[in-house]
Amino acid sequence: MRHSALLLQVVPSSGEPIYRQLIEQIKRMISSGKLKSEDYLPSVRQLAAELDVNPMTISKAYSLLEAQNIVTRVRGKGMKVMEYSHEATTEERLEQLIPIMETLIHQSQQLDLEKEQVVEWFNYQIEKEVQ
Amino acid sequence: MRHSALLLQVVPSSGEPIYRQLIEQIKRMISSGKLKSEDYLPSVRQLAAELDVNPMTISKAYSLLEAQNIVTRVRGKGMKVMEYSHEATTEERLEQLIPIMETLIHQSQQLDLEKEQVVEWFNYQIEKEVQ
DNA sequence: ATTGGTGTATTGTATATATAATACACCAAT
DNA sequence: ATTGGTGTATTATATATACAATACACCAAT
Repeated sequence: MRHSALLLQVVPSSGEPIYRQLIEQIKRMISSGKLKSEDYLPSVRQLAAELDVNPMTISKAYSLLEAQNIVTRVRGKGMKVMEYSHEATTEERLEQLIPIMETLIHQSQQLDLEKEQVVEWFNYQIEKEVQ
Repeated sequence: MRHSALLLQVVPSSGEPIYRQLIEQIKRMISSGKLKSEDYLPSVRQLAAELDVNPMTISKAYSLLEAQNIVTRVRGKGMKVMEYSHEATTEERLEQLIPIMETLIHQSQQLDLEKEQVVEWFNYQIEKEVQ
């Protein structure tokens, strides 16, 4: 076992296609350095087993990452994170959170919640779940 | 024009099916009281035009809301919010934000961001966008 | 009773997603 | 050279989603 996919998770019922969930998550882990240049992604079969997903669905995600020049296929070895794939700055990583934050804000408005309450609640949730 | 659908928006490219996006948003607006009992939803054709979506997609969302006893079909009038459909307490509405907050937290971990930074950034975003 | 507004049924088409079961080409390691 | 690991191609099936174009049943308002 070369790699644990701890941070990769998939919600099949979410509406968002599995292969797209995977692509986005892997991109995030690369821009943070959790997946470094020269690292290998988990193998297709291993990840398929861990996530209980069809191997071809994993392969599709990997192929699309390769098409975006984010990973390279190394015959006999697996998918390797590209050498020049850059870690993003803190600011760049924060900016990647903007879309989901906008969705969260929009939901809060529909629920007619005060922004102070929402921020406090989010602070509570993140304190509870992290560390 | 009976009703403006200002708070309803749809992202066709998001992967999440349009009819599901609508259902979730309408549920939120009901539990907050932004849509009250006896209110009518925007008409199928009007909302389809506003959101540039096929009318049958709107109708599908409405039918499923009816199947969940959240709205009733009033012949010749439209879809009416059920009488006993309850507004939720502040706490209940905050709890509805948990799933998206968990996704946000998960993304933050993949991006290897400090929770303090994320909370601060979220506070900035919500201050910027609300009011 | 007519008009114009509801939501809905129907039929057809196109596309995307996911799975299943095989089989293959390729290379590392031994 | 064999073994066992890569990713991938193929074919088939099932399901879900969205759109298009009509037509219909029903009711409010006049």
